[in-house]
Amino acid sequence: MVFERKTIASNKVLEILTDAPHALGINQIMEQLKQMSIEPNKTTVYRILDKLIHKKVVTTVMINNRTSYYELIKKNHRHHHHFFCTTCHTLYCLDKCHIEKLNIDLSHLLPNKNFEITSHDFNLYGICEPCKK
Amino acid sequence: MVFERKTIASNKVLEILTDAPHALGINQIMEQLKQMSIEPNKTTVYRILDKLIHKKVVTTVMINNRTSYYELIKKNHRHHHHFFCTTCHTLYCLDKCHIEKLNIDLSHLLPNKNFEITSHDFNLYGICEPCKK
DNA sequence: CTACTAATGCAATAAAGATGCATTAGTAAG
DNA sequence: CTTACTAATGCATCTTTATTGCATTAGTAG
Repeated sequence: MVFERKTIASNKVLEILTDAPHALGINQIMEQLKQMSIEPNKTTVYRILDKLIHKKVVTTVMINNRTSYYELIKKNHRHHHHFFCTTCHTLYCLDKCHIEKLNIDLSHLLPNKNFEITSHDFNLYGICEPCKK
Repeated sequence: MVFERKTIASNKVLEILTDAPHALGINQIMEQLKQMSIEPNKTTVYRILDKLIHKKVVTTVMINNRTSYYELIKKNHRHHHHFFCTTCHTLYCLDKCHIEKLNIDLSHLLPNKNFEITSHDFNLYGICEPCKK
């Protein structure tokens, strides 16, 4: 159980993230809630997201515009990267981490061998198909 | 001319960035200024940096911790990526963009061919050599 | 139904950064 | 050297994203 008590807000936030075709920012989540006629406080939504993150149900992606995007960790979830549309601010998930896919050794990029890599991120920026029209 | 008038603050900020072995955050710049017994307002430093950015003397790198890092554009400046030490918050510049180096085609990662990539960023996170000791 | 306490709302706070405006201070012209 | 022009600065305020404290509301087990 992620939540100890069932509430409309937490149910809906999880539902929104489950149905989302891509990662969502807080404002996009708030907007979808509003469309469902649920208007919880933003703090509440942040706390719901925190809980989901700690329970490893959701991950965050931070993007150049200084905002976090939230994404459900699906079954067989793979590490992957994102495409951020600078026009509509949609954060598309890309297929699979190309670093792993191409089996790229990152260590040779480092200043020296004593640097320890714990994670990496990679973002593409540009204009998505819907915005190009 | 980057600045229309010579002032101690702008001279020193440029000097600090010129001498820096890696990209610097605003607080690191403020600290170095303080050590030189110059204590301009943070707003002033932001404005100096803005000017340097617009004149393409400096670039910014945004990193997961929500702060910008500033880096001088050197002669023969090449697009490259960074290693962020999560312990000391130093942002090391890496050699050359491995995407270009390895001639990786990013377009096959996209949802479809109508997405247009304008830029990308790539960051490594971990612990640097000095912090490992 | 009651009691316990998780979940919520609201106000306040934090940090990075931007903006408006009055003041200070380079610098070119006389 | 003065003067005038205006860039640069300092300070206060605002913005955005997110967090925290605290009082209130509301699930849920017994």
